[in-house]
Amino acid sequence: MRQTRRRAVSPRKTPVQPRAAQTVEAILTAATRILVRHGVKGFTTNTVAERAGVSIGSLYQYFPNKDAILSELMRRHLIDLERGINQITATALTAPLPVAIRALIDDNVAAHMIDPKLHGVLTEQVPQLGRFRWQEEFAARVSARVRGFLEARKAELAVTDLDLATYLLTRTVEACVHNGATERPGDMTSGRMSEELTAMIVKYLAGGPPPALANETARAVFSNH
Amino acid sequence: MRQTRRRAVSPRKTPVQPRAAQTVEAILTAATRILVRHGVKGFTTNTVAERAGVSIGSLYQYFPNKDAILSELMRRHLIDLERGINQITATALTAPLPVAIRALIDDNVAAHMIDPKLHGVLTEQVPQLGRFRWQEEFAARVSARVRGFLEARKAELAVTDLDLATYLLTRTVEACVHNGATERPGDMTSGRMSEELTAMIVKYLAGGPPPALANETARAVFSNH
Amino acid sequence: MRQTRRRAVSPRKTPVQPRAAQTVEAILTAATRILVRHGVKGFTTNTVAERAGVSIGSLYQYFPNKDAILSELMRRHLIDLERGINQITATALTAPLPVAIRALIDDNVAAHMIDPKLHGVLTEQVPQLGRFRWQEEFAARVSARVRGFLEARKAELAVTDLDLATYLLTRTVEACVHNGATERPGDMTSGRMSEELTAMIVKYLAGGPPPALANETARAVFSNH
Amino acid sequence: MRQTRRRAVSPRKTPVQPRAAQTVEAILTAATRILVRHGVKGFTTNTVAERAGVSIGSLYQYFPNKDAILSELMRRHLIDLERGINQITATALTAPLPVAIRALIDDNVAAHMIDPKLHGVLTEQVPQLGRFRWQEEFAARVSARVRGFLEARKAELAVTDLDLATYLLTRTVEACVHNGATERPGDMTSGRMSEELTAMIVKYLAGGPPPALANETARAVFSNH
DNA sequence: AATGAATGAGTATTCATTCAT
DNA sequence: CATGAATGAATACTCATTCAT
Repeated sequence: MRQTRRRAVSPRKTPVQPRAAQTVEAILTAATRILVRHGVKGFTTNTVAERAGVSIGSLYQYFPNKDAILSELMRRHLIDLERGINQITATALTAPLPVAIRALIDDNVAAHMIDPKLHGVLTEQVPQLGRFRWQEEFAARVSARVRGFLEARKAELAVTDLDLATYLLTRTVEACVHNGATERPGDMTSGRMSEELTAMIVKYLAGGPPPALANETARAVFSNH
Repeated sequence: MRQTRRRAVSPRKTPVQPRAAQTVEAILTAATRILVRHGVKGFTTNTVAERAGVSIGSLYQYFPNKDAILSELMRRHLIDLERGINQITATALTAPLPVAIRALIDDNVAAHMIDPKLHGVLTEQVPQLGRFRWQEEFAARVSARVRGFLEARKAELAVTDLDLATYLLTRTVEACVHNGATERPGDMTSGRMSEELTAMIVKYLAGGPPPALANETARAVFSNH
Repeated sequence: MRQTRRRAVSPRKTPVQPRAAQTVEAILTAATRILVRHGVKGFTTNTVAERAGVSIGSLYQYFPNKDAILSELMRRHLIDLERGINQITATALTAPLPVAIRALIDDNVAAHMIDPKLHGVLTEQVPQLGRFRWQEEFAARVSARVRGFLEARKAELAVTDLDLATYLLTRTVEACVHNGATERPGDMTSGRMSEELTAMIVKYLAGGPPPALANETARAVFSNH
Repeated sequence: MRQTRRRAVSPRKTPVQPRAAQTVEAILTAATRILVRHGVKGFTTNTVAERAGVSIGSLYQYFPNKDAILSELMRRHLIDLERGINQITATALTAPLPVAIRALIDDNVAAHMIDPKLHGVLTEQVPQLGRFRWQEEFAARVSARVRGFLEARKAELAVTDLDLATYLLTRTVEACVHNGATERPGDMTSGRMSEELTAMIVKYLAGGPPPALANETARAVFSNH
């Protein structure tokens, strides 16, 4: 069967021998290269095995199926991302808000500039629908971290709904930085992107009351839907 | 000829008889349903034809290949999106900034709530198959529209780099609204999402100077990379 | 990738295990049988695989596409043909001209009588699918061989234009023998075909001056076009 | 069914009205163009109909199936060829042998130079296996004609087996002229091909006794098979 | 453990032919 | 008679996965 309804995505066997670890590494390296160069379309188990210099049989010794390779790649990628966030939210508890936010964004920018292509493929092409639990768990943990940070600085903030603020903050930074990596590389490397994003976030979180806005008015003026 | 030259995505033949138009519509409807229910992975020409109650031959009479169906779906979807934006940026020239921004966001929210799943599949899964020119052109036109709007209101704005502001604005709104449609449906329907997003954007655009922030300090405090 | 670049016809993978070699042989044998019995029209990859008792996947493991099977069949066939010609043109350098020519023709006759149907299908039906380089190279090498032979015996020949003579010789023998295999099997096996063809060729090459012929007269007498 | 076991190849209906005749002509013209430009592979009923500016339904009104179009094309082509041969064999009864032979060959050359591509496609690609009866009948009639001519001139000939001589003559001329049309166009237009072919044929038919040749010797000297 | 040969359901696409309008 | 929409069997080829060696 080409498609199995339920499939394991965790590595089939944890390599204990060094040779086995090398094989796994070779497979993941090959997988990354293929993903970056040819996208998910060129990502086939046979191709990965061949490029890894490993037989297809060996590949299946360590990965129960194709998705497991992607899952592992994603897992490692997210770990890298998370490390920075954890470190910063811990350290930033005492830093001035703008500094803390800027640090968070800079970290995200830095992470995206390491291998923008891999990140792009992984987030745009891989999660076809069968999202891996790594992603959801990662998102949940990051949200919790950021929310915790905001909570700790609650006194300084103008926003009231911390949940929603966390959501806006994480989504906004991720979207702008992620897309900016390929669409505005200049602003990314120059720091302009970070600067502007920081400004927006900080104003939102700590700025004074928003200019009065007539919600009802808006609905009345425009009647598109 | 077995092999192929350039891949056309424009419809192969324009239906003249009403029966033919029905067939095309049936195909697109079936395509939408399958896309929404099973994602791109379940989207096969044979399945689409079957669900449309049409022979596979008929499908290929109107669409030169599989991608052409996706392309047409995308085209129609983007046309819907763009209509709202154009209308609002035209009308909003005289409205107070918060009202205008809120209208823009509300329109986006409304568009995303029509068929969030279709929108999701179309933007997340389809692009990997090779972006269609519709998308790029659409993005360019939307950016131009929004930028034009900002320019017209320049006097009221605190931001200086209109290009970057446009980028942040469009990306932020799209990301939050798009993801929010499935991740925070409550805040989407209640208007909280619009309200909060509007606050963030308006503060960013029109708010006072950002709280002083020591870029250099940030780099010194955190040393993740 | 769905689309294609250059169509390879060389075997995709060289079998190393004996089992694999058997598979390749089985495929080629089945291909030959189908070609002989049903012509190119009945020659489909699935049919070949089935008759070979091999899965369609295995077929594609060793042949990148359908044409590659035909190409390999052709290659082997031409190798057989060429072997005889090379041997004879080498040996025949000292034999009397009629003997040498007769040998060349007899060899061709023998080659065509092995599997006349396969030869027929291969030369009549296969080329239309796009000639393989084997064929052109083969024809060029054979021409060179024959021309070299004629050159070596130039003193005995009455013809002056060796190029044209080579052309007439090879085409004539090939045409008569090839068609004769199916249209005049009696004359082929009895040796009458060889005898007569030899007579014609030898008279042409070594015979005295051609009976005077009035080219202009011919044109004047007949006015068909 | 794509392939019908038994199929009629004669036109379904003889057009009596001028409009119908125009349609048939348009179809055949389009068929010829497509055949010449794209070979049998590009020759599809839909394409022919489209290029003929006729609906596919109309095409099937006059031709019961695809092969019927090819058959009709072939029939017309052979009629052209035969006309020349008949005329010459009739006139040539009294002309000197070399002149008669030369006329025959020149006629063949002329016929091949009219539309070498069409002739090539028709004879190489079309008769895939399902040969049309036109061809066999044509070949039989031409053979009879040529044989009759030889018989009438029997007194002048050195050959005894007129059947075999006819066979060699027709096959040789056809092969050399047909292939020469594309492979040696220079010799074809200059008349060199005709001249040389005539020399070969005339020597064969009317030349003195062939140089003694030891059939047995040849077999002894070369032992390829 | 490792290898790589074998598998076969699945997928996109073509094209001769029919038939309702 | 003409049209062209509809049909669907057929076909080349892919790729995740298994399993004998």
